[in-house]
Amino acid sequence: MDAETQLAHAPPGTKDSLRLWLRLLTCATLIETEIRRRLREEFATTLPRFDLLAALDRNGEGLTLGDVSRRMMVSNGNVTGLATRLEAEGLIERRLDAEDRRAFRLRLTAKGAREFARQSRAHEGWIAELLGELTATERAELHRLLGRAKSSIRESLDTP
Amino acid sequence: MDAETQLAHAPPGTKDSLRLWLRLLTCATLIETEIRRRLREEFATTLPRFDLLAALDRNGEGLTLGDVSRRMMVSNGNVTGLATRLEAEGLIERRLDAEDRRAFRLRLTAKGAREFARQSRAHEGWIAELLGELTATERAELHRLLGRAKSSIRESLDTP
DNA sequence: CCTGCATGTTTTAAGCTTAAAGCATTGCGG
DNA sequence: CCGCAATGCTTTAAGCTTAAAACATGCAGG
Repeated sequence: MDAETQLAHAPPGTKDSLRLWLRLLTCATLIETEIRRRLREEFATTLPRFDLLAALDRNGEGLTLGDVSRRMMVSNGNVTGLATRLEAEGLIERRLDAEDRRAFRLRLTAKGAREFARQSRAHEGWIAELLGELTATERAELHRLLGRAKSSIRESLDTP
Repeated sequence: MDAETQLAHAPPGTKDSLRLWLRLLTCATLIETEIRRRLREEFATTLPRFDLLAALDRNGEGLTLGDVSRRMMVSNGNVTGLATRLEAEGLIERRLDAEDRRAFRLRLTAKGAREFARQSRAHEGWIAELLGELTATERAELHRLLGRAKSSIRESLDTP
C-alpha cells in the first residue's frame, strides 16, 4: 500500500492538514532563512541573539534566564550559552536578583540597547518588505486564521 | 524615541506585518517542537532524518545529495552528515551515479522504506490532530492565503 | 526545625546547521 | 585539445539546540 492509498483511507481532512502544514513551514523557513542571512551580513549577528535582545528590550526591568527561556520557547541550557556570549560582547549584563539568590536578572547594557535599536529598525523593514504584496485585508484575515490554528494546536497539546 | 513611537512613523502595514510574522512563527514553532518530540519518543529519530527519508520516499529512482539539499532547503554540507548517519544505520544507501562520476545517488533501503512508512503514518495523524479544530473551509482559506504570502516572499527575494 | 519537592541555573554529550575553503569531475568555448 | 568556469561533494570551525543529570536555593507542611 503506497502513501497515496493510505491517505485515501485516512480520516477526512488528513491530506489537507498535511498540505497546510507544509505550506506554513515553507513560509516560515523562507522568511527565517532570509532574516538570518541579513542579520549576519548587515549586523554580524544571529537570530537567537537578536531574539534574546528583543525579549530584554521589551522588559526594561530585566528578566531571569528562566523567563527568557519560556518567552523564546527554548531550553534553559540554551539561554545560559547565549547569555554568556552576549555578556562577553558587552550587550547585556547579569545582575544578582535581590529577592532570589538562585536567580540572575539579565538586562540590556546601554551599548546593547543602542545596537538592538538599529537591528530592530532594519528587521521591521525586512518583514514589511517580504510580506509587502499582501493587502491589508489579506494580512488581517491571515492573522485571524493563524490565531485559530494556534488555538487548535494549543488545545491539542493541552488535552492529552 | 521608543519602539512604539518608531512604529507609528513607519510605513503603514509595518506593524501588521510584524504581528503576522510573529504569529506565523509561533504556529510553526509549536508544531515543529511537538513533531520533534514525538519522533524522538516514538521512533528515536529526528526531524531532519525524517525529512531526508521523506524526500527519498517520494523519489524512488534516487536523489543526489545536491537534489536533497535543494529540496530540504539546507546546505549541502549538512546533507553529507545526515546521509552518513542514515547510511550507517542501514536506512539508506549511496550508489555511484552511472552518468556523473562526481555524484552519488541516495536511495531508501528496504529497511529504510519500512521504517519510513511507519513514521509517515504516525506523522500524518499528528498533524491532522494538531490542526483538527479548523473547519475544512478554514483550512482551505488558510492554505490559499499562505500561498499568497509565499508568492510575496519569493517575489521579494527574487527582485533585488 | 527539617524533610521533601519545586524552581533556577549550569554542565555535558550528541546532533544539527551554516559559511567558507578545498578537491574532483564535467562540459563548454576557443 | 586546453583552459577554466560550473557543478558535486566533503571538511572544518563555530555556533545553536536539546535532554538529562547535577547542584543550589526556596518554600511549605508536618
